[in-house]
Amino acid sequence: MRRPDARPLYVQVEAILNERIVSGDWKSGQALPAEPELAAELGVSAGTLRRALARLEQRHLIERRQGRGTYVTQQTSEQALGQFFRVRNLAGQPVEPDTFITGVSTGPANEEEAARLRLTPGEAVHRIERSRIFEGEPRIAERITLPAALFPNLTLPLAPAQLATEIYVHYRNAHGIIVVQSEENLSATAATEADAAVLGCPVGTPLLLIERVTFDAAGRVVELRVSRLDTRAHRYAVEIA
Amino acid sequence: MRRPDARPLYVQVEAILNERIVSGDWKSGQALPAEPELAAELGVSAGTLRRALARLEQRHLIERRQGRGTYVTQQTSEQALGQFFRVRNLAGQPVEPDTFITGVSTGPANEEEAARLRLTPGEAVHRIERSRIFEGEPRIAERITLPAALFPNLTLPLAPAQLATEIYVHYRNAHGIIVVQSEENLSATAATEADAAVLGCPVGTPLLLIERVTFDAAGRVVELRVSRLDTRAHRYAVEIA
DNA sequence: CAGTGGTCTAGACCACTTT
DNA sequence: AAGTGGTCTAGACCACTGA
Repeated sequence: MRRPDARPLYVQVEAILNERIVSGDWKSGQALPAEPELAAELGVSAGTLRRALARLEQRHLIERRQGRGTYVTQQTSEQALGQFFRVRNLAGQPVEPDTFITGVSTGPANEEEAARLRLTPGEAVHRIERSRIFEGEPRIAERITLPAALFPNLTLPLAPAQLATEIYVHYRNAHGIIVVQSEENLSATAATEADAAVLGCPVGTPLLLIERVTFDAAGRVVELRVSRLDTRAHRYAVEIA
Repeated sequence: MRRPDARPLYVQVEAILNERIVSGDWKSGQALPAEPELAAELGVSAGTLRRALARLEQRHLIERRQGRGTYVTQQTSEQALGQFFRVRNLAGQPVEPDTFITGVSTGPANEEEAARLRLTPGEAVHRIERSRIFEGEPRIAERITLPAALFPNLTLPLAPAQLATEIYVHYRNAHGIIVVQSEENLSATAATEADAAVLGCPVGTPLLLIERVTFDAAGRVVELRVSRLDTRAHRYAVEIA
């Protein structure tokens, strides 16, 4: 098994299991076969299988519990919130956002969008405009850009209610896209008139500008998100380990 | 060995090796004993030792190279730069900062500093004011606050030249403090007159405000750093995995 | 070539969960 | 009690480095 593929066996096994999850072979929340069974099926030792499973767990694709079993991670609101939503109030506590869709449209990608999403310019994208409310006050104005090819049935149903909660949960449930990683560029900017109208702040208020590109378990670029966060009463938390 | 300490053996071994590095038993850049020798000395199997070493490597406390050996990580400028310095230019490339010390003082910690550094209010701290220059332009104004108890010989030599480069390298070389983790709160703020003077920007320019608390390998709070980044030509990069 | 870390295996035993 | 994942061991073999 090792000759044609130079990668270590445990990496190959990880890739096989990753593929089974991504392809929907094993569904969200479903239990994987027990370790001895899986190891036998794949023709590797228990140790090698466990090493592959440990890597999948580190990427949050599976969850393992002693005595219970191994399960494909359910992309619940809480899980996505804890992993990707980093806004805290001034006491350092996570906040629970309410979300309102302010606009949805479809059109050709501009240069910036095409570059970030790795599309050819002009390819179709969906755009979602949202505002997010913390503790009664609108604090985030953002635009989400999605490759239309990955979200074929997004425009027609057009269900703002579904998009209002954590959108990564919707991606997973409705489109089978499992979000695992993001890259962000942060900067500061002054609120435009449009920002001021949405956020209820004076024009020129300093805002935290978050430009996020998100990847799924198959390595595809899934989303470009540009958020403007009013930091008068909130902070953006980052850990470096 | 397992009874009195409920943690797994490999965690206990990790703690022992961590302690040897922190205490200066093994110095920066020095090679650890070979695996079979270390395993025998500690009375554990090779597999358990390797698991502990893998965790130390993940925390960047050691570096392992096949055929060469295992070495205590040298906190070089490049290493600290890659791990903790996240400023990029608009092309996404890391920049190399020049640094100028604009002030050093010692005094009692105020409430904010004491809370962040886990000191009792009034305990002595050192304060360093710096500006950092990218591509000829001053882009960061920052104040660093250090517990004086951890940096006893900082004030008397007062060597701006040493503090001008990556300061984490200096911490390690001069004070034996190995930096491994940071927590940050990000927000946006308007440049004050003082900021404008240092950064050469108009008063009111939106700045990225970074409040960072840093921990060392022994789990101590080592530094509070408040940075103001002019993001007109630079970005702050964050990865979520 | 000797010495190092990296991979892979087989098996014993432990700890937890559920029935 | 049965079934699951978690720990620990011993040993064979591979891959890389430097003298």
